[in-house]
Amino acid sequence: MYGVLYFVWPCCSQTRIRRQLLHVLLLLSNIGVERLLKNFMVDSGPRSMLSFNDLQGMNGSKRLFFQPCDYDYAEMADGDLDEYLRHPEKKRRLTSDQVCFLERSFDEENKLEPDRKIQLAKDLGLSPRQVAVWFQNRRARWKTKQLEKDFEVLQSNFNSLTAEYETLLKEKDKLEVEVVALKEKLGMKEREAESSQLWNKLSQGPRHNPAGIDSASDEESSKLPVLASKQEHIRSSIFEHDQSDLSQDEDDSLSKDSLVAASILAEQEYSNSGSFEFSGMDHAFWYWSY
DNA sequence: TTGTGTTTTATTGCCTCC
DNA sequence: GGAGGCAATAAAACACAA
Repeated sequence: MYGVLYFVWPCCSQTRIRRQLLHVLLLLSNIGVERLLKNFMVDSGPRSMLSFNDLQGMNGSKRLFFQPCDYDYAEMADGDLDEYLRHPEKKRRLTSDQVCFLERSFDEENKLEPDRKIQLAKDLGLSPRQVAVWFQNRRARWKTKQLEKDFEVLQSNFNSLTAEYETLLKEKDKLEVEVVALKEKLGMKEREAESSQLWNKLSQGPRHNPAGIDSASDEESSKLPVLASKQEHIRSSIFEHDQSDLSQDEDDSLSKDSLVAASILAEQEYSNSGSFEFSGMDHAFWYWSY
């Protein structure tokens, strides 16, 4: 019979099935629980063939479940097994006192040395196996809690970094807009400075005499023929306009308008050619006085 | 009372260390 | 190879809403 147990027992993963198997074997072998237990060492750890709780469950009494495990298997009797089968073992929770005691012990040291395990088991009226299991599960719970805490810390760091990043991004956009505006402003000032510088040079000569422009630099002078040609074109336009049938008032008005328009056109075209800019009024004055 | 989700106790299999 | 730890899991006990 023992040979059968040795081979079959490891195949039965559930305690209940094991007990039923045990019961069947007991009936078949016609021996008592006491003898069976004496022949089969028990509670030798997680890999034992029969755990201490199997025995206590077989006893079926609540009192024994929380009693110190004195390994007095002689208490077991055939009647106990029948009693168990009528009222199957129920998993019982530790009392609050036991849990408090274990918690305090766990706070001191979360690992369990063999001596301490035995002592705790004696103090609490539990089996060493139960104490070991409790510590094992308690360590697992502690680890889970620790992971949750770590996760919260990481999440909080992540959130603050994200907020900081978004703030910096907004600030960067704002600064970029500012840079563009300042660049534009700078470009306008440079153009204005160039323009006024050139105009000052030009205004040094006689205003009605384009030959005065000759005093400008060579680079500027090289652009003057283009300007002169524009002026000639405008002058001929005005001359043609004078010979039209329009009245004198209309004529004057149109001539002035044409002059202004023409000067603006000339300015635009000339500045497109890469040179200085004149204001429309300056041109008008220049041409008018001419 | 019952269904359902959570917690606790216990088991199993694998791994590491001595 | 045995002891013990750990992760995964089972299952009983418990809590709680409907």
